[in-house]
Amino acid sequence: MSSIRAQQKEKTRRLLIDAAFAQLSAERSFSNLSLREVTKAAGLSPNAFYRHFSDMNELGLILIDEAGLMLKKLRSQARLRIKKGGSVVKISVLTFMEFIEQYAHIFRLLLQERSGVFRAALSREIDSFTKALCGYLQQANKLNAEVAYLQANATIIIVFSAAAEALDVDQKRRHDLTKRTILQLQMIDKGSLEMNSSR
Amino acid sequence: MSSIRAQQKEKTRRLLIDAAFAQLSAERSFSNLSLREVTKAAGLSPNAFYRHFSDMNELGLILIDEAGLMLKKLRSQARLRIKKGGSVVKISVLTFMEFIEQYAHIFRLLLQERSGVFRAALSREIDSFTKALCGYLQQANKLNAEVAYLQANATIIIVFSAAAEALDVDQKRRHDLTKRTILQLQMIDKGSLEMNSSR
DNA sequence: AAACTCAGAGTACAGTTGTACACCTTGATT
DNA sequence: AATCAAGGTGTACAACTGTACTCTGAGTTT
Repeated sequence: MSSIRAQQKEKTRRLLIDAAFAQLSAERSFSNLSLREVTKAAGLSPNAFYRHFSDMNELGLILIDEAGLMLKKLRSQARLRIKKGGSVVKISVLTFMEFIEQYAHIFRLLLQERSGVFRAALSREIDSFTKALCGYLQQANKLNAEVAYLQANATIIIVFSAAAEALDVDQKRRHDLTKRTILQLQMIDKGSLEMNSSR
Repeated sequence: MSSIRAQQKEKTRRLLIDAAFAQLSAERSFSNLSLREVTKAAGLSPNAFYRHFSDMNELGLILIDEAGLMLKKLRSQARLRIKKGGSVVKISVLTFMEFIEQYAHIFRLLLQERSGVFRAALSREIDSFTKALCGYLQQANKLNAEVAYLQANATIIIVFSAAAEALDVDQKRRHDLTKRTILQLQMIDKGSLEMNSSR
């Protein structure tokens, strides 16, 4: 059962979370947001904040969770598209770039503030993406574990780096960036195959 | 001529710059430093700050300049070592890693705070490194311009990414990271050669 | 219907911030 | 030797911060 009260509470909780995300921009990362600004943007009194989070740190952790969830969705969506056939690299990069446009605030959170918990969170996400890709590469390309890991990690780093660059850039530039990234991943793929066969 | 006054002024100016750098840590990036904290760390009164910089923004720009200068030194030192022979990739990565240990604060400034001017500064540095490497690759490996650019850019991104990761990590982990990075660059190099020959 | 719970607002306060002003001290200039 | 210039300090203040306290209105439980 979900009482009217619980619904209301969830609603203003979302208001706060969304307000926090919305405040992120090219110039503004999470750590220079104040509790008061967030509540103001959400149209609430500063004290209302405490009914939902104990402090900004806790809100930060929740935003990180939310970001993690979205990235999971991103991955499953890419997997789905790949199953329908086509270049794995192209599909992955395109899916990633679409997500960046759609959920810019999530990437801002993870890519713009690289200290404390946010840095750790990004590191975890990169690890997670790396492991998934690593497994795939071992299976699909018959790579040995070490080479697969090297390729997977380099690939993910290039992609996240492109993501950071794509955040505040016009469409043309973003398109070029996408093309470049695809070529770079293909380059790494070639190198990986060769390195694998010479072992 | 350098009067006693000018010397003194330069001395406390350095005091402020060094204090600012010193405050940077894994948890603390430039944008959450306050003017008062910096002057306090330098052992000065808050107002003394204004005799040297108009505000924290200006100090930030000066730190960025300083960082740029150090990276120039890093590059020329790498070039010097490379002339003495040996694997270009290994020498470059090792030189980079040594610099990170020695001038951690510079990398913190550029790699930890990725919004506003700092983001732009990092982007400039990556561009600059990319161009230099790109030129070298065209000449040394007879690559065509586009392939050289792709390789150079991917290489620099991997290296800077490793730098960010190396910042707060124990020696063993850093050693592993160095090894991994070298292998990844070699992988990219193989891929680049192949991509180049198939055009 | 009465009693209770609790999300939110209003007021209040102490700590920190950037910065303006008046001052002092000391090196530089005349 | 007298005057000036300028780097540094102390005081002061308004703006903003997080957060404690009290109160209220409306949903919930009895």
